[in-house]
Amino acid sequence: MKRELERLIAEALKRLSGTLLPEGVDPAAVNVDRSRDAGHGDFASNVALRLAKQARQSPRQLAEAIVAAMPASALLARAEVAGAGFINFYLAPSAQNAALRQVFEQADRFGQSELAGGESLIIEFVSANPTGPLHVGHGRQAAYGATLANLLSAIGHRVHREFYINDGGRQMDILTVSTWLRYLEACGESVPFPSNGYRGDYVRDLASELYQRCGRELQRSAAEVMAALPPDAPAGDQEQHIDALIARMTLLIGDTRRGDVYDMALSLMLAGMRQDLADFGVEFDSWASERALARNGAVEHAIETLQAKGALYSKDGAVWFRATQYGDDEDRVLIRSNGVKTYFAPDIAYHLQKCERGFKRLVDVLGADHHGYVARVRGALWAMGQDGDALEACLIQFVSLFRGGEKIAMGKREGQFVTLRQLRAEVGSDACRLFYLMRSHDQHLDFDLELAKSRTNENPVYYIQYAHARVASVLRQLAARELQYDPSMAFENLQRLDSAPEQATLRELARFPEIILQAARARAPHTLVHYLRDLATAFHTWYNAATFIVEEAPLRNARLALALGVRQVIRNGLTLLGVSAPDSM
RNA sequence: GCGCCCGUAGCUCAGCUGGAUAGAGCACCGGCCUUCUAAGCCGGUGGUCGCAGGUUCGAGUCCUGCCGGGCGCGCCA
Repeated sequence: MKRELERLIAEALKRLSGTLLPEGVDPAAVNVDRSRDAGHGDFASNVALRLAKQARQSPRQLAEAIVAAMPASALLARAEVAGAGFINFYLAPSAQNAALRQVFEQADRFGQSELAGGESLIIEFVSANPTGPLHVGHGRQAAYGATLANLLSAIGHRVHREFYINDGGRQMDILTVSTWLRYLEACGESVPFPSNGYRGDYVRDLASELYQRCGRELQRSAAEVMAALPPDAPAGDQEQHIDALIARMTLLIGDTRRGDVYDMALSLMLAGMRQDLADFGVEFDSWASERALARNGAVEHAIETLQAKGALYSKDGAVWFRATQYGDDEDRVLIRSNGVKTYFAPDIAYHLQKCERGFKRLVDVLGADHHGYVARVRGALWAMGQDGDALEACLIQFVSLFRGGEKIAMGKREGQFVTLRQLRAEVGSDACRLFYLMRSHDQHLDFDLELAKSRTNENPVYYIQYAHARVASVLRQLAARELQYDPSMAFENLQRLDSAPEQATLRELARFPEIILQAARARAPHTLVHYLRDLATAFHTWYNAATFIVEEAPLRNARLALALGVRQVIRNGLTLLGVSAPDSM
């Protein structure tokens, strides 16, 4: 529709070119948008305001000329000049109804398009360390990533969803030793727990699982474990202390057994996360392992590639990446002087692999605290001969939990955090997802548990679902009165939908495909939430103003068609958001 | 100190590539259930868009500088 109007204007400009207008005006000046309020028609263009200077005419004069030069169109009831020189377009009723016809033709696919042309895209999201359960912050990233993936797919990207498992680093060693120490406690040994260890209850669960599997086979005396260890904080260095504990664990039970504990802890943590995400309606196409990148040579391959391109150098015994030559602020260490690679190395390898796997666009959904990391990975991609601009980071701001106006404190190492599982258990998946997605991702999110839980009119979640349920209810009433919806009669009588609330509802329906496009391109799922609320408002207003099941069959069927269209679009929208669309509430 | 995000109604937030009188929800006040679900609808109160400059026909939106809040700046991950 928008394109058609733009075409009409472009045609008019071509006709005026050489007389009123200079030759070769910039086609980018042609711009049609939906009017913000109905008083300004359905669509509006500011083209005359933009070109007035070039044309040496007043905007209004130019607008009049453009309207006069525009070819006739069946879509258009009229076009008029208003305000400072806007051209307002009023659609013909048939064009207004076209969207409703489309809703039924395309049904579940209404709103989708092929505008991205099948461009392959990988979206990485959540990617939480498997050293603790998913918490409310991960929940936001999960909801955002899953919905963005749905939106990108809806505009025609080939989308691959991936979870990157940070299972290669030292933090997994700390989880392993934490598990073993809790296991020793369960065996009756009295060992002090390191200040740096993971203190959450889930570690005790891992330990008891370990006990189930191994009995006392891995038990060592507290004296053996603690003998001559460097002191823990506050007296000593907590890092040195825990490193020594990790080494001691390996010494006492052997590398193989330590690896078994590691594998058990990892697989249980992953299983828990997988379950949490599945329960939250979040699915991945694949799970990529950091550890595997080191084992299968991908990390070496990346480093060699950088080396071959001359992007590495040695300084102070460490190997550095010349990040400053590729847009970053500082050069970055890749291999420390002790020979251990930084976390940056596998990350580079991982992103290189994404490119080599053939993805044309790499979307990373990250916590806002990772913003500094984007420039260096992009720089590394450039350095390795890849398209660095293919990498795009969506930074998700933090979540603060409130309970009735009171902020809930969270600290991960201390084990005091609200998990995604707890949150879902308390407020339910639908409310969770909608609350997570209601706000722009670059806005801090205040998540009020009491509000999300409330089943009253204070809660925005049910507003949209209620519109859907109301349509279902109307259909039940229809059946109860032994009437049937007649689509062909409905479509012959769509012109009967002429009241203000009906026209408003039709306009909202027609916006849906544009909203999806906009939400996907701006990486802004919250746009869709706001749209659905607007659509629900239009519907509720209409519902209260009119009775659908009237005696007169043509009018009744026309109204039912519109109501069914609303139901379809709400369902499509909620599906993209991962929220259910109930038939009764 | 440097970088990223934010500052809009009492509260929580929208405002699409600058466009017409700045919007919504909640809260507050007043109406609407003998008729399809009142988890709803209608009306009202409420704003110098953090401050100061600049760009232009036009700035909440773009630029510069301040002020305030969050996050990040390691041979940690």
